[in-house]
Amino acid sequence: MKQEGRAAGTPATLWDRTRLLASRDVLETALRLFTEQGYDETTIAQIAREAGVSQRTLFRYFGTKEDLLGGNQDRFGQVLADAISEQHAEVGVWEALRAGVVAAQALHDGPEQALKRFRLLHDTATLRAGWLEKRLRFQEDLLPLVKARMDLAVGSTDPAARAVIATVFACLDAASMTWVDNDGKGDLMDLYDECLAAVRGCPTATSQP
Amino acid sequence: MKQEGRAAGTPATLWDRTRLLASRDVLETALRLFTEQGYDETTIAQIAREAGVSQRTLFRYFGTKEDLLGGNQDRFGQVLADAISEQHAEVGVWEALRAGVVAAQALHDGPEQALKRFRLLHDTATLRAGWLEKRLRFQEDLLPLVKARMDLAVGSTDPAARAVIATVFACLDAASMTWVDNDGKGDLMDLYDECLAAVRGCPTATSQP
DNA sequence: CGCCGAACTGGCAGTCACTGCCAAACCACT
DNA sequence: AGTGGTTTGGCAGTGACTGCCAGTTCGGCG
Repeated sequence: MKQEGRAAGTPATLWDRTRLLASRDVLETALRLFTEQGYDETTIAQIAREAGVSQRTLFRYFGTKEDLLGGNQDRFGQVLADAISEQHAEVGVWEALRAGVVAAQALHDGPEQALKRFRLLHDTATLRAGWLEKRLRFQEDLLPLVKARMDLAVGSTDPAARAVIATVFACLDAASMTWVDNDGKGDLMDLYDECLAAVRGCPTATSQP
Repeated sequence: MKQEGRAAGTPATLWDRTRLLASRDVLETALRLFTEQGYDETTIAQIAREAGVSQRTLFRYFGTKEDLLGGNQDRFGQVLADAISEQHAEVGVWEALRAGVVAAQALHDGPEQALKRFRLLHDTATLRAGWLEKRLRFQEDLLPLVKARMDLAVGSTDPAARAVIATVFACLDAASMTWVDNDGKGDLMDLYDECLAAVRGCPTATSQP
């Protein structure tokens, strides 16, 4: 009796449904404990206990303690890449990348959760490291896309494409740091634009001899 | 821990001399094993055994497995900051930062060792993460220095300073990646200049033949 | 020269994230 | 029910890292 007729998005079997439910529970418990007592001070054993699963199962759901933070971190890279490749060919690199950033930013449930997660990310050394590492992989994935848009051969050794991508992430970094420092005041993309202007734009604010 | 001021430069007590000798041994053994069999495949126990010290002592010398890679990684940040603050006030931010990068680059024993270390760094996920994390701390340390040079209040929430610093590191990153991909061919600073030019468009006085 | 206090070293046990293995529980389909 | 494939939980083990407690070594002092 597989009642498959329902909406395409719903999970197929009951098994997967419980699975999803349990994983959501774990995720919520983890985020709660992390914010309550800090990331490093929270052990896997505690999360497993409070979420009602065994440690072993928890590790089967999420391979890593870091993965307990944001389940959609991997989607970040995917959305980014998709949004960029959807841009028309005439659109410049910087604009295309900006569009990608906007799209990826829309993944957050809301500014509340985003700020909470950002703060955790910025305050915990190990989390920061993990995030940066993941980001580096996204950058590598973006490389062919950007190269194509810059009229560079894919096998080219030109560092320009890498530089552009890295700079975009750098500005996003600077923007989000400032955003967190300001307790989430203002729009993140405005800060991003400001950062990019400071780096490439007309030397108004930056004293350039 | 207590640095006696005896003869400036010469090793103070015999104790510290043996200490230095031993730590150099450990460092060499570690780098050798890392390059021979990979970072993750090398255990602390093995390094300690082959270097002739106990694990406990090894951890007292270097607090972390990562610290066994480049003993002078911490000096990187120091040298960078020093070189920047030594620049004349009229020197622009970008130039000052470039000078810092040049100074920091001189820390490497030679292009051979540098390439070896870079390759290890780029190929090992955990090392990459750690390095990025450390770099982020350097960036934070540089913030007041750069803000001052950009005529920004130290307490200002302007993201421009952060953006500039992050971009410099991003370009250094892109340059070193390309450098490694090219097996160390060419000059790293040339690549850096190329990266910065690609990002900022206007080639300022940074190109120095 | 011998001794004492201070710093260093080594070993042991323990914590924590994470993995492999195996038996028990589970759900789906017949 | 029964069977087969999947999932789960517990257990032991690995590897980085820390605290603790002796044992050793160095430096200076009488």
